Amino acid sequence: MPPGTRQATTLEYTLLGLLDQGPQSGYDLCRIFATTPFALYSDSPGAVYPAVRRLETRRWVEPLPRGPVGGRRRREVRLTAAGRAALSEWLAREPTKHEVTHDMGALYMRFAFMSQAAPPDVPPRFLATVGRLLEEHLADLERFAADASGQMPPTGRLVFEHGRESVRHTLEWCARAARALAKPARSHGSRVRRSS
Amino acid sequence: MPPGTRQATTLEYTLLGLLDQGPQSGYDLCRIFATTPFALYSDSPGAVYPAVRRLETRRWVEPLPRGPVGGRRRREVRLTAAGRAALSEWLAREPTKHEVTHDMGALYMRFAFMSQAAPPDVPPRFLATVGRLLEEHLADLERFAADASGQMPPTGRLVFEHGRESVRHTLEWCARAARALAKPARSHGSRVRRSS
DNA sequence: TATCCCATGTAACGAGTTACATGATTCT
DNA sequence: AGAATCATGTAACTCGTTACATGGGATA
Repeated sequence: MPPGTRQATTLEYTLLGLLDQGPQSGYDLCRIFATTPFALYSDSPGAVYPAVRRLETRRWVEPLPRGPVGGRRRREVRLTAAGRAALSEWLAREPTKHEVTHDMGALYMRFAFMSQAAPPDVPPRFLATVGRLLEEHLADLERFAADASGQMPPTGRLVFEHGRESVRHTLEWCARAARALAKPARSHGSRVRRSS
Repeated sequence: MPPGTRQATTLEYTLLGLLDQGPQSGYDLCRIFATTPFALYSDSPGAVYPAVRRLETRRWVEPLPRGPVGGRRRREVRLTAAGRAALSEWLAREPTKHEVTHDMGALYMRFAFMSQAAPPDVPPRFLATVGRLLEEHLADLERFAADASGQMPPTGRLVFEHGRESVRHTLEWCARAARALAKPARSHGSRVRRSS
């Protein structure tokens, strides 16, 4: 069957997340990938335009009626109710071990969209699961190190150790992020500091 | 033109690196991806076997003459001189900004193989370049934060900050790794500590 | 008017994923 | 003998990459 049965790709869900903030054109979406550090994916129109079309065949987005006024040619799309539901489902999906070990980037994407497009209990649950899975992964790495660290060449060992450290840092980040979300949101800047 | 003109993929170079440690069969290579944390890529035979074939058409590997003795059916390949040269070229290649920002995983792979398959001046040069590019990237991130951090939703900001921290950690790792390589290799363990 | 950039697409191509097929060998 | 696993491969499919094509609006 043409697209619709198959699982959507991370790129498609990411586009949903971006479109959740308002209607956008294919070009807009390309620009976002090209000009922000969230450029997890390519800015190539050859990837983005077809992905938007797939979202249309899924009925997750629909073209915005073309404004009658002149100006540059634009073709904007917006989320449908089904699209919003698909986004919610993606955001609330339980992270798997495979994602934690092989596709952390997609998880960061998901998390980044959560505070806008998911109920407030989703991000903490997400962080708890990721934290648990990262601890498992860390244990696996320790086990591996115990009986293979000896045979690793120097640079190989350095890479391995950095990987392990990165997992530890991410684990700490999970805890910190959970605390930050628990606190009532506070606007940034030094406004809070009062009387010295 | 069939494979040979085109740039080899990271998977192909990674296989070269693994084969540099001795002849291996396709199955062996699959097992390595499946059982070690260097499983940057999939353990799927559908990826590995065709990649090995491509390496053969490039004349970078060649099949090992089949041992006449019984035992399990195996088809091992080993590096050719051209393969070793291609591996060296890959390892000595100057890292690009795009690799640093979008494909750090491939760079880790390269570095991991360096102490075995490249002259000793290559790893430090690599670390220096990566360090420089990471600093550039960090500056880009700071610039981005300066004028966009305000609009980011809470979880988006947390992801961004974690990304920035990761870059800082990797930067520190580059410095530490360079120092570690500069020191004469020392076997691990607490053997060095003397009389407190 | 000429030129550059905005904006949307398409076509060819290759790699990786998933799933399946097939035997031979070792283990129980 | 039967089961599990070793070991090699192939076929279908889809996505992303690269490169190209087009053409209207802005800018000089």
